[in-house]
Amino acid sequence: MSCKTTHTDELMKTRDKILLSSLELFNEQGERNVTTNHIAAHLAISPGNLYYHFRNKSDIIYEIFQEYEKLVDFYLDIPENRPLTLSDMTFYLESVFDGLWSYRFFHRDLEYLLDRDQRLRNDYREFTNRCLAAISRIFEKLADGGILEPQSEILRSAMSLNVWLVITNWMAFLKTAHAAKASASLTLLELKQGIYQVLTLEIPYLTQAYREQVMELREQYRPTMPEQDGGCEASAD
Amino acid sequence: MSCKTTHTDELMKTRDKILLSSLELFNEQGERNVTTNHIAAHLAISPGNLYYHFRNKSDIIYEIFQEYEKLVDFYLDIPENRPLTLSDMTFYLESVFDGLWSYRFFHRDLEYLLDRDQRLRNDYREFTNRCLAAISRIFEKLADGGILEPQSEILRSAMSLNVWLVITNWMAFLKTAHAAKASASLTLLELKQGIYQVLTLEIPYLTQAYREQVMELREQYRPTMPEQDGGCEASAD
DNA sequence: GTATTATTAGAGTATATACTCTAGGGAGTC
DNA sequence: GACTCCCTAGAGTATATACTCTAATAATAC
Repeated sequence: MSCKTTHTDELMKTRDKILLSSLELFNEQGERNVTTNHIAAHLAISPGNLYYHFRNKSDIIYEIFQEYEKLVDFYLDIPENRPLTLSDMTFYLESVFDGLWSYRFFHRDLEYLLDRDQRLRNDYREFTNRCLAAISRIFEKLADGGILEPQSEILRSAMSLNVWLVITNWMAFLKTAHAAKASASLTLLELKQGIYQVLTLEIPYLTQAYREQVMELREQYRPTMPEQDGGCEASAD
Repeated sequence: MSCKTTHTDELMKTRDKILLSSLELFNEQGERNVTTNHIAAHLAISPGNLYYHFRNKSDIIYEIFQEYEKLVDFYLDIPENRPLTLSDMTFYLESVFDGLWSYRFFHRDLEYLLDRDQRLRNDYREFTNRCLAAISRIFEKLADGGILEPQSEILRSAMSLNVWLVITNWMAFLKTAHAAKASASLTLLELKQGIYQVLTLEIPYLTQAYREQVMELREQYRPTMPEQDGGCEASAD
């Protein structure tokens, strides 16, 4: 849990090594480009060994998803008994993008994965609903905390959905629209510039009292120059 | 089975039939699930014939993308000499979602496709930039038309990006979070509920004069109950 | 007519992928 | 030693996929 190194450890059980390596390879190369044979080779174990621990590739993905789910659910546990502060909001934003980063392969091939695994489809649907509800509650509690103007439930609901869409699509945007090179070179720091975009959504609803503070916070996530990539470039419309 | 007549015509050239059938199959089943052999079989031609007309699968996809690009560029041609009206705005929104629908396979497997075809990656990057610029110009001209409050360029830019993220991710949201079934049953009508989400972004910036009108317009796109399998919807062109 | 070119069929291929099967090693227990 | 249980190796397989090759046919030019 606290071990943040993505390297597999000699002390780990093979089963856990498989999960860890799979996640690592999926994130780096995309699920589509990583076969079970690749995973086994990466760990220097035999395919037979891998299939001793997992019935198939879908099962590996499903378990990884469950970790992801657990992580985000943990982050998005909203306290019921008190309003939210600015640092709560920052925590939620940072955490969500951390989670997105750690399991970034997942949203990339989402539709295909859900088409192939009904369990995953159902679980993911409920996961999304929980996330949307959590975002909505966050808005509500931020209003309680005097940071946002109160909104009608229906507006909050539409807003939450927009926040979700921005969050879950931000990485794809970076990888497709930004770099001229392949998608490997993305960093967590760039990813977190998505927070700038999310806060942009909130601007009109900020209370006078907090507007300036939030705008300053937002500024910290402001995207730097788009093309740092030294490669071939011809921007400037 | 098919409500919209995407059927290939006997009079068409084989090359065009391949493009049309490919698009149809990609949209229905996803690019990943459609092989060149499938395409050939669907058209009742030989693989050799298909490869006589296209060097490889990437070339087919690239040409389809260019059609998509052309279509959207055509729709998003913003008049320079006059402010925009509400019906302009409606047209842009409807058109963009129409385009998204017609080439809906594209955004689904975007990252993989761009990883495999450098031309596509470059073209798509520029395409995105043109779209973002167009959205920004639309906001600007809507302000000229007294519909939106004027915004700073930097805010407009961030707003445009959010609009883009919502638009391009809306379909994935529907397909992954909505239906319990596989993703085939999506309709254009459901897709256009994304307009509701886009208009939600604009709410705070509407002028007093137009607020009510836009809110009414928005209401027309209000999502109905989540699970409504209305079969195939006729597209009101 | 003949020559040339454009198109097509269809069998075939190299490679990859997810997964299976069998044999056996190592550790503990009796 | 023998038995059991967990784990592992590694060869192997059925299927799929993108793509090729050759030869034949249709279209066009001369």
